Amino acid sequence: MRPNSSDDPGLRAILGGTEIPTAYKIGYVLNFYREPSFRAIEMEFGLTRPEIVILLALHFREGITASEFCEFSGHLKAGVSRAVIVLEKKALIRRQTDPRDSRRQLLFLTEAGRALYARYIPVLQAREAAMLACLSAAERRQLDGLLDKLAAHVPAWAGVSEL
Amino acid sequence: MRPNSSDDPGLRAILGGTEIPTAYKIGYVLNFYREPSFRAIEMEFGLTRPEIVILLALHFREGITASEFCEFSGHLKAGVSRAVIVLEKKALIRRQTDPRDSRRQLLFLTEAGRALYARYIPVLQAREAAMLACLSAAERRQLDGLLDKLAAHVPAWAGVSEL
DNA sequence: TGAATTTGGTCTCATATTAGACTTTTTTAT
DNA sequence: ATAAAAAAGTCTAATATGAGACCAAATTCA
Repeated sequence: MRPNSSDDPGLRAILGGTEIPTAYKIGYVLNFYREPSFRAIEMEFGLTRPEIVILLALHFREGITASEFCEFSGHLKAGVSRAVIVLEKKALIRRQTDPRDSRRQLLFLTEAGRALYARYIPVLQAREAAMLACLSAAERRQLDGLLDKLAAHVPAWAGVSEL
Repeated sequence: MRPNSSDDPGLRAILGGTEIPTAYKIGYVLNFYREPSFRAIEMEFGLTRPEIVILLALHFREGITASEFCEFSGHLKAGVSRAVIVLEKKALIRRQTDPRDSRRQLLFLTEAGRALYARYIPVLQAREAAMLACLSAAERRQLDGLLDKLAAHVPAWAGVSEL
């Protein structure tokens, strides 16, 4: 039988017998991954959380608009708007009004933005590696497969307001 | 071959080719689980995020202190202190100075606290079920097993400041 | 002992985040 | 065409949060 949270007393003290075991555990692990890394980046580079995430997103999807970013990231548009204004002031991104719809502003990284990203991404990578170090290669593949499935399914329930 | 995020163009647009794929996906899924639920609970019950989480933790581990909660939850002590004060004012928890160390305050749910918890936990449960609906029973067991392993391993890296 | 350090918890001030109102542009319906 | 509705983004005022100073109780160790 595979050990799980109900076997190990130390772990049980942390994870306990919540009524949302999976969500709780995901939250627990992610918190310890994300909070310290983000705090360090905030401090060292003077960025806010949405700023960090926007740079991250632009790195693989340049030319998106603020509201597209809101949609797939779940961030609130006020926060994103502020972050975008600040990022432009800092010359880390460039805004270009969409010629086909002048309400929309397409967002692009500048060279400085790309350079800043390159300075903080290694921290996040190292911490991800540390988080996953306890899993074998096969287990990581398994985990990634499950996460892909969960991620693909998000649109089916994320917006359902009764939940 | 199992489909994954690099195959589906729609998903790729969301998850992209980040350099922290696992962490990014966990964050993506968890965001959509947690943010809307917590926002709803905040609004409906007039609780703040740390207040919600403290009630959740006390439900399976009564008698812990604020700093123990900080340790295993990763929350900051200032926020927890504030939340504890407010929760006591609202008569949702009770504080009892530890007779063996009068700096420490043991925290307990009151009946009202238990009742409030009982009103909001179903929302979180329903949303967790929706999130996991795309996985088979076997896959959920797999996921929980991997999460238990990750959670058990957290103490090994969470505090390492070089990361 | 008793001085120095550590620990649990609170407080303060500066900053970040929220909900929701508002402006402008585009789309839809008539 | 034109009025109504929707959408993108910004702004504002209230609230929440974060880093770190602070106090009091407990522990260490000379």
